[in-house]
Amino acid sequence: MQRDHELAPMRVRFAPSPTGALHLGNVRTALFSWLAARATGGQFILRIEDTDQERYVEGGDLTVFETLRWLGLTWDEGPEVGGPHAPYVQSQRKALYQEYGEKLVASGHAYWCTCTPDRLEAMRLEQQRRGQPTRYDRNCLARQEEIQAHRDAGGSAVLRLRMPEGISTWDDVVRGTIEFSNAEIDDSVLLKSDGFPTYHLAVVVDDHLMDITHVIRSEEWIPSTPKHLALYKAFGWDAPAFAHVPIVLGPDKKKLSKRHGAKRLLDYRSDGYLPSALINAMALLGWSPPGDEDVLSVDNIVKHFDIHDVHASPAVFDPQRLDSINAHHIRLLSHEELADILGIWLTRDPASLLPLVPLLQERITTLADAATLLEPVFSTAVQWGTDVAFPPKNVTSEQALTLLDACSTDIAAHGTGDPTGLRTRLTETVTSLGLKPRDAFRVIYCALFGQPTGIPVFDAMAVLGSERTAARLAAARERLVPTSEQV
RNA sequence: GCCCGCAUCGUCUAACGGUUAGGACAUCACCCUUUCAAGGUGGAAACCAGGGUUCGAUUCCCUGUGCGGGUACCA
Repeated sequence: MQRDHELAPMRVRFAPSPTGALHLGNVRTALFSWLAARATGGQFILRIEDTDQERYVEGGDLTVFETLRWLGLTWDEGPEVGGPHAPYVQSQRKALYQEYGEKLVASGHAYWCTCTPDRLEAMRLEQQRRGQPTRYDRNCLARQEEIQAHRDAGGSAVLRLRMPEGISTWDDVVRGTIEFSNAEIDDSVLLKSDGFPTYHLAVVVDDHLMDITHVIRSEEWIPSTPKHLALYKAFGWDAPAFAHVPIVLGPDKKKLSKRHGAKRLLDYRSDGYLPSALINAMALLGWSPPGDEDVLSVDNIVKHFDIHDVHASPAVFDPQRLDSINAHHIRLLSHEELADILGIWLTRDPASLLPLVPLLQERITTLADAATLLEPVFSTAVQWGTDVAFPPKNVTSEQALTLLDACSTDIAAHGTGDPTGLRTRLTETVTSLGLKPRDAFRVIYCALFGQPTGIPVFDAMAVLGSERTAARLAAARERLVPTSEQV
């Protein structure tokens, strides 16, 4: 859909917990947030939600940074870049949450609880048995003075939200009106016994303090949104808009996750995918551009993106679609750009790669394919494939010999600098032999590459030079007329 | 168990009550072609079911079904 009006700048955030590598599911949500910010001229904020000490992963935040930066999803405020609301790491804001927790206690919107995990579990089991929703029974609500004494004496407790009665409702940006009966909603823990906040408290406090206008997050957060709404109200704050974007599914139709073997996003980099292709492919999961063209530059996506157009149903990620998009993005590159990228990829001088780029560009779907295609050219000796027929089908040994010799003779006379001329002259030989070009040229491919396919072979000869080409032709001849048979 | 969300070709999607239901990926055929690709042309392929509302439902409402998500001192 084409935007028919300019949207007000959105301040959005991506707030991962640094508990491991980001995968396509996480990053697609980050992408939608980033796009919403860029499309409206707003800000994209990165915040690290590391309030769970038990899931601390050394360097987890650095992986997040690297992933986002590789894709070009740069943040305007956040770790390593700073900003007016620093720090952007929740573990460094611990005191803040405690302060706001106390405010809720003072206003009667939260209370302390010392129930044991065992009691809570038994309570939930019983509720389930009775067909009731599982929620805290407020057993501790009447013991606040007692618990306060316990805390004053150095004892621990958790702080719970006192979920108000009534109905929670909001107009979700991607789904329209969603409504919950608060009677179904649990009195969630806000501060854990280790003094750290839970997501629910931290996200509300930070989103408010950081002036977030649109909370763009994945749909698994829908059921806890009433808690967040209750917190905004308890604090007397205006709630931001909520956009619950659909989750990304794996081939098993389950939410993409590490335990389901979701690939780390950075693995796509090492597999030879371009950032722009990943972005293009991810953007198409839940969003579609106007018109029929779906191979788009990042700029073009930014130009057309509107979070309001994201639709609600979950999407299965299709790796083949990514392949196709990646191949298209590679073909969109100039020869120089591709030579530079391949130079880094293959650790070779881009200038030396430049003449090969036109031969590669339409033949590769990932950068890794370039290494495979170039291997026969760069290797010192021809590596014959184990199951390669030589001479190839529909060609006799005599015909193959004639061709190889014609090729050798031509190169001796003209060198390898004129691929077109060489091909033209060799075609005459092919015709005189009564062969189909398709069959006949396989002989040459095999001789040069050790396999019947590859980059255009006469161009490859030009790169290889007369000497090496002649050597390969001679070696192939040996295969047709082995010395042992001549004895 | 309880709550919530979702539902168009195999997959990603378009459609904002009236269309031969469009496109892309994948797939099949043909063309082009020095191999392989790329490119071109064409084919096969979808509105979950049942009730309403309406002159008319893929589209709006309800129910069912299916799939998914949540139900923690994880996010």
